[in-house]
Amino acid sequence: MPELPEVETLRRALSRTLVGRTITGVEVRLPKVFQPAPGLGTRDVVGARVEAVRRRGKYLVLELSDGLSLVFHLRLTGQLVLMRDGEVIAAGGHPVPEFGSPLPHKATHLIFDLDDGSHLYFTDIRRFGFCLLMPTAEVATYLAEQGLGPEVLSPEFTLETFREVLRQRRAARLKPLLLDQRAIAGLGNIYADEALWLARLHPLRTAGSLTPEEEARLYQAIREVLEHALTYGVARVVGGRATPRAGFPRVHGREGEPCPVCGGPIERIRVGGRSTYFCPRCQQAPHDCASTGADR
DNA sequence: AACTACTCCTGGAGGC
DNA sequence: TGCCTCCAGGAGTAGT
Repeated sequence: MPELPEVETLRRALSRTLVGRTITGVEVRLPKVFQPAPGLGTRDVVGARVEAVRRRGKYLVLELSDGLSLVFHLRLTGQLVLMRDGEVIAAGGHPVPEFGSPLPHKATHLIFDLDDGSHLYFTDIRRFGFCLLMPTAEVATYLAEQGLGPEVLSPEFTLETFREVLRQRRAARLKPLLLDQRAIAGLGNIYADEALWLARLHPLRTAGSLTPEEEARLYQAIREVLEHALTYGVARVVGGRATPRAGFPRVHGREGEPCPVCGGPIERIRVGGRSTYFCPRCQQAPHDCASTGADR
């Protein structure tokens, strides 16, 4: 569930702690996780210095000296932890295994040794995440090939940009649309639900059904939930169950609990194969929506 | 174009 | 206890 706020929080932490460090060793414990471009391998990483940590959507890029970059995607359960002498220096991503617990874990697939004696551990219980090694010059092309939509928290993501996305995908239901990284880059299941709740829009509404006022509300809500998570801490959701901190998340992972606004029970439905949490009172169902218990 | 189903994987929860 | 099924959900792909 690392989504934009989780990856961005991690990026900021690693920018402070990892930049300037030189990699002195690499251990690949699960080969499929480490994918070097043709002609490249772990030997090319040893001796390289970390020069910058960047993010695009949910991708995290460690830019190294020698013109190389490591491109990470944490997918569902990936995490990166920088540790020295058993102490966490920076950590982010999926919170299992718990940050601060001894590493390597049995699901630690990649270990980078640094010149100050610290280690960067890539751990991923479900093994969906990966780390690519490629020339820095090719990173932009690679990311472009992924077809990522506008970066939500960048100046390019204006209300007009968002309206253009909605126009191009008029028939799409809001929930799958928000999850589609080609439409907008960065949202995942948790923050998509949060944004729809905040905008008071039912997840099954279609993009083309929104009034201009609703479009603006959704645009604001998307930005707000992400900025809130970056400011006050990311949501903690494990196995679909939320552990709210400071009342966040408000609806995701909280089936049957009261809506923070109206007090009615939060419902869970499946949309596009994914659990979707919403308040049927605050988020009115579309008229053509066969009952989810949300109308009437 | 948009939908569903399946795939990659493991671990935790609940039923019996 | 132990075996079974279901569920978690980012993203790619195939088929309708």
